Amino acid sequence: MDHLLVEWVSEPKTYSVVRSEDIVDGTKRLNCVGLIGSETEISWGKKVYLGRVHEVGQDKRILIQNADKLAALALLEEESTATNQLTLKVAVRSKKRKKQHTEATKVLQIDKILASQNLDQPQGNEEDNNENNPVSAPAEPSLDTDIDAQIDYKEKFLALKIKYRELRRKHKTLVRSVAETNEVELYPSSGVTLSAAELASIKLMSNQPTVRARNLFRRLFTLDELRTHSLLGKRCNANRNAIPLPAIDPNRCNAVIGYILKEEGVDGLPANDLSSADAKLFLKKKRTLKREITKSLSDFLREETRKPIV
DNA sequence: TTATTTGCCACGTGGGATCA
DNA sequence: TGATCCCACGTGGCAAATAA
Repeated sequence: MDHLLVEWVSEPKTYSVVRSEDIVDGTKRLNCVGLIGSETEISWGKKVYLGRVHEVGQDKRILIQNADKLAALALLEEESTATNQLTLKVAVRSKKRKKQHTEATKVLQIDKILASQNLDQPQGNEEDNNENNPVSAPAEPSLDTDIDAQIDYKEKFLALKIKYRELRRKHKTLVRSVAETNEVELYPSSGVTLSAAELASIKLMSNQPTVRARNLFRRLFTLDELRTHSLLGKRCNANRNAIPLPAIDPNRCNAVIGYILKEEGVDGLPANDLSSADAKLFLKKKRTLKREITKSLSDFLREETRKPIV
């Protein structure tokens, strides 16, 4: 199966690796290489986004590595642009300063006189505004309403700036972690792997074990596999004449279930130091959770089968 | 704001498998 | 041998997301 390295049009410099079958237009899937450089609609999760195709290949790992490199480059570019803009700003400011210096001293002198005449006048906002507009603030006194609006925008701007820095730091950490541990085995000796970042994001967006199992199924199986298989391939008792659907790949299926059980701390056998009552409790919890997961996954496969083909 | 869709889950059914 | 568990399946409810 072909994979595509795409850059999201709505979020430039953000790269992902998608499957060829995620391309919305079925006719385009046949000639993925021809899509390089062009934009195409790609279904991502429940939504459809526009993505610019950068690369096409069979080996998903290589594409993921390339995506990481592109993302890291974009980050570097962004940082250097920010630095350039900052130096440019400083240069512009120094020019402005020279031009405005004479005028500013005059205004400051007037301001001092006014302040001495009206002691009740409130002092200027001592926020971190010297970074953004060091000269114009004293040079351009405005009406109270304008000041209020300015303060409001300033607060919003600062909050967004902090948020942006926070996100950038998180992004850097993620990029680093992905570079360090690209692929992880979902469950020991299962041979089922996926990228650490994907696993982390699935964990993040699934607050329940059953939901996590469903999301892992979405990631590990193709839409076709989900539609044409049942969980265990057994015959339906309620509808005995119906031809049973084949079982979905038990290796991947068991890896998902094993992973969830492990995450919930009921993987394997109860510890030797547990009392018989506790061991029973452990096994009961494990049985219940496993039943919940298989039931949810079984339901999930049927739901996928029932969905109309787009 | 309202209607529709989607994702998830609960409940019930019928029959096979397993256990005490 | 009866009780219990397991499984596939159908149906419908609920909440959140999305579209109109």
